[in-house]
Amino acid sequence: MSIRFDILPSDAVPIYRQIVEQVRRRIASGSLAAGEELPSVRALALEHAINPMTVSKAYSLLEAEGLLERRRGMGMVVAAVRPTRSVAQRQALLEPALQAAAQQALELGLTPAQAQQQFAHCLERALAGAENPPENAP
Amino acid sequence: MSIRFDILPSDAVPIYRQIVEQVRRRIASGSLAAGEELPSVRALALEHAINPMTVSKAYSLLEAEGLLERRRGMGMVVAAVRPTRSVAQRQALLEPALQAAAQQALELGLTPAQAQQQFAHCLERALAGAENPPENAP
Amino acid sequence: MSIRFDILPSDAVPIYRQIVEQVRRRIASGSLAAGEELPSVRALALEHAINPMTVSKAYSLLEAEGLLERRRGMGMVVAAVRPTRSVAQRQALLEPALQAAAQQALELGLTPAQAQQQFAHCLERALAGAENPPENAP
Amino acid sequence: MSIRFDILPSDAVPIYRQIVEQVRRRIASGSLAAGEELPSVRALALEHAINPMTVSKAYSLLEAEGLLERRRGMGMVVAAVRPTRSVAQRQALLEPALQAAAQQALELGLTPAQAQQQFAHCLERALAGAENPPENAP
DNA sequence: GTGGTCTAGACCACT
DNA sequence: GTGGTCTAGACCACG
Repeated sequence: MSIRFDILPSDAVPIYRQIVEQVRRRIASGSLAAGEELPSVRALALEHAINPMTVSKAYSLLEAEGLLERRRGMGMVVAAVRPTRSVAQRQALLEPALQAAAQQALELGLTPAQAQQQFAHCLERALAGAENPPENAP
Repeated sequence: MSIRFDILPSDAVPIYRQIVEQVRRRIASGSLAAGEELPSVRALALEHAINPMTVSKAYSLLEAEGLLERRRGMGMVVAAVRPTRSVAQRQALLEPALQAAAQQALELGLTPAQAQQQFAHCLERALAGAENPPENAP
Repeated sequence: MSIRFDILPSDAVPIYRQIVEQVRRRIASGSLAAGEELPSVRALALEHAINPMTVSKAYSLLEAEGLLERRRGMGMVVAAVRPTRSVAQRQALLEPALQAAAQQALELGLTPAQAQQQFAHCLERALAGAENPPENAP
Repeated sequence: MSIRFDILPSDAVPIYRQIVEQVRRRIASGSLAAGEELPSVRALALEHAINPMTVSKAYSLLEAEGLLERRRGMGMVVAAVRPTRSVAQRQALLEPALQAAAQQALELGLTPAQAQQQFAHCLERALAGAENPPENAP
């Protein structure tokens, strides 16, 4: 298993975009290394019970973006030209989500301290979840 | 003026929803008090160069939700029945945004400390922006 | 009629890519100006008897590329940020086609003079065709 | 060595077709003479790091077309029955590439003179490249 | 086995 | 009216 995607079919963000963004972030973090193979369109579609075209759309966008390369007859691999990004570059990818959360926090009348404490809890839970991923047979 | 909306027409979240959610949060925080008037559909549409029907749709949803009331000849006002919510209730409204950000941070390979520090900066900037809002005629 | 697409459904190059490339070149040449509206997905699909999703795919790629912008509820327009390109930049877009042709010419044992003369004829014919486009009712 | 193939595995045109078309053109030009041997499937596959089945497919197509013949124990040789074609016949094989380039040039807003000058440069470079082919061990 | 393309049709969301 | 998303299924092309 080269990569585990978290797909939530009923999420507000479309499935193909969930895939695109997860691949983007995992390439940025180096958890997807250059040259690494991605699961085949059909395999990923089967695994998450979604349509192959939905997966294909995501892969095509990532190819157009230069993050993935098509090895004809052999699936998609992470493009070789991407160096692992610096912390600052990775933080830039996180910025929009944090800005949105910050604005919401203030509109809700929460103090920065309250928002930060809550975010710390979210990070702890996410970390715990990542270490103990939900399995079909734990 | 009763309320300043931050409208980003080309944001991923649709305009009417930006309005709905901002009103929800500001009522929850008490920054929009019961009985307070909202800008008229036409005024808000003009100010942000958006379609009046879009504003109208947002107001109608908020009315159906019981957060706003239509006062004949006076436009929409904040409904009287809504008490300001507790900190915990307001944090619940913030939770989804923070969870999404937390998951993204981990996928990017950032440490919780790095993410928290960045969030602190976002809060500072948002706070500064809220106190010195950009004006057309300062 | 804002733009006339030449779509050849049975060409080797896929339909969506014919659209993408024609839009790219016409924006580069300025024949599609910034802010100009493109035909709606449905209109273009009807006109050429192709599936709306095929057109939509082309438009989405051009949006991802930054050449088009979505005006929600109002179709696609040429993005404002693109200045008219220099001759050199437009020639760069033509280069791959010319390089392929040059290599083929040499493999065919044609002299550069023979190939250039033939290309001149092609340009003349293409120019004549562009000035007298085939009409349903000429 | 009887023939140098230019294989670009990540080109839009599939590998087997690159081989087929190059052989076709070089037979038409006489640069591949009747009776001449082609590199073995294995040798060609190794040299360009491509799949032997891909080479085999190209050779089989050329055999079905009557351009190549299978000599037992000797690999493929150019069929004897093909006379070198006239200039006009060879130009006919070049026509599609030139027409595509001509149409693109006009869509890009280039003048015929600009396109022709650029094509002349491409021919020069291609000629230089053919005379001084890149070698692994010069 | 791999991905690509296109179709037909449904449903949703936004303005 | 606009585009977006997804599905189901077909067929093709490549290795």
